[in-house]
Amino acid sequence: MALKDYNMQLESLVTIFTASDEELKVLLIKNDTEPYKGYWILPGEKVRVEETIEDNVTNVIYDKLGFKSLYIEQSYTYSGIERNPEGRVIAVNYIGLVDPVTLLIKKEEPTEVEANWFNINELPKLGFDHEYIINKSLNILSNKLRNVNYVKYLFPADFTLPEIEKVLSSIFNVSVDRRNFRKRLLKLDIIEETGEFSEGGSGRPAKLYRFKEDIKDINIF
Amino acid sequence: MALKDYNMQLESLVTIFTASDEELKVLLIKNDTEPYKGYWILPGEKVRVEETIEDNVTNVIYDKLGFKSLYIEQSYTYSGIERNPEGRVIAVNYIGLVDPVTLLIKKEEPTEVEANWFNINELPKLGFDHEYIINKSLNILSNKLRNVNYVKYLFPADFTLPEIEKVLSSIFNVSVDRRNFRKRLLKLDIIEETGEFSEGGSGRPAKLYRFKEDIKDINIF
DNA sequence: TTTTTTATGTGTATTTTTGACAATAAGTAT
DNA sequence: ATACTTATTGTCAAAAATACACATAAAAAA
Repeated sequence: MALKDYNMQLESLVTIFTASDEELKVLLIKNDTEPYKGYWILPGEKVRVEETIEDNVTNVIYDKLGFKSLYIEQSYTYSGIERNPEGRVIAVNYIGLVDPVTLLIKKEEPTEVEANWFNINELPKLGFDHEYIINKSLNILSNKLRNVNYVKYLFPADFTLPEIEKVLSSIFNVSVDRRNFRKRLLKLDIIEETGEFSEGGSGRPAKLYRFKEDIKDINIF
Repeated sequence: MALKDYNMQLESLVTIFTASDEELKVLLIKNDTEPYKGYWILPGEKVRVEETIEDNVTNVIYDKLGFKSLYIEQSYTYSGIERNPEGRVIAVNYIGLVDPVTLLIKKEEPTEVEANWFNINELPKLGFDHEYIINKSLNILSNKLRNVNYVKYLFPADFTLPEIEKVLSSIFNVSVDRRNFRKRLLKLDIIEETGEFSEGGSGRPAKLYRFKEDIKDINIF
């Protein structure tokens, strides 16, 4: 067996989620090279021989996309033979989570890529096998989000209970009783009042909470 | 950037677990090629350009190791630069689960590799980064095993409640009340009596149970 | 400024689930 | 027969989950 029978390329892909307007959204960029030029795709980059995937993903997130802070975790590796028409490229997908406030803190210089947030229920036409990857990522994420330690990453340092309640019941498609949900979350002893209140909306201002340090893994639903 | 800056190799690795003697065990093979010749390592194989990782893993499990039936699931991809001293090799690890009965059903012809089951607490000296990979797999598995759908794969078609109880309390290092454990498992409505009883041991024979079809994801602990 | 609308915060009674607890039953070995 | 080993079974108390309705604070409208 010749050496070239084993040579292939590796790329990183990052499926970044955020929760805003009570919906889960995913970050896509406009592809400006062939193949699939002009299509929306997941951010990512070929991995060079002298770098690890972790380094590569970090580079994509902070340097290329311009994020200041982001939680990431490896999710799944895709090796379909036809997934890239130009050759054999293995994709290692990472899931990223940001909250809508940290989201706005970007690096000063504008990034060169055209990026946009898409509601997971209203995805555009996607290049490569990225629609498949997003759906699989979403599936993996849903399971993780039962754990408060992941939910945490989707919300800003200061949040309100109705916010969490709405996002979670939207993602899991369940309706929970406001009083019971509040009781449950407070019982877990993982959040505390900041003393401040929400501003701006109509209706009674909501208390702001923050997550305590060193939260144990606890399932919400 | 030259093309060769991106060329690398891919290998599959399978961390196969089983539960016997109330302990979790992992399957290792004796490495008969350099580097790390003579060390125990995880089964695996370089992935060829024209095959997917899934195909490759299937091949390793059924053809190379000689298993007849095995549950597998992708767990994590390792890309450390120094993990293989002979070049850049990315490893995609799969977790496999077998029960001690299915385990014995092997292909007729003997496999050419020297394989052995090791208690996860008594691992031999391992080649490459495989000790690290096993520990990480174990960690991932522990989380999965809270779900009965995974526990299922570690037990034969007919099993007894004390068996499950002992293995689980060993893995999770908790002691559960026999009566409450039984009550909990039966309440889940996922197992049913076969009508048969265990044989051989001393003491009262235990009822044999089987898992029902189409079990929902339910956490045990 | 008064009223209406919008959205948040709070308590109690009932049901369900969990957890603690010890005696009996069915085999094997002597 | 008797001792030994292991499996099966039920009850009661505590804790947790659920169902449920009204008061409150602000913005918007009249």
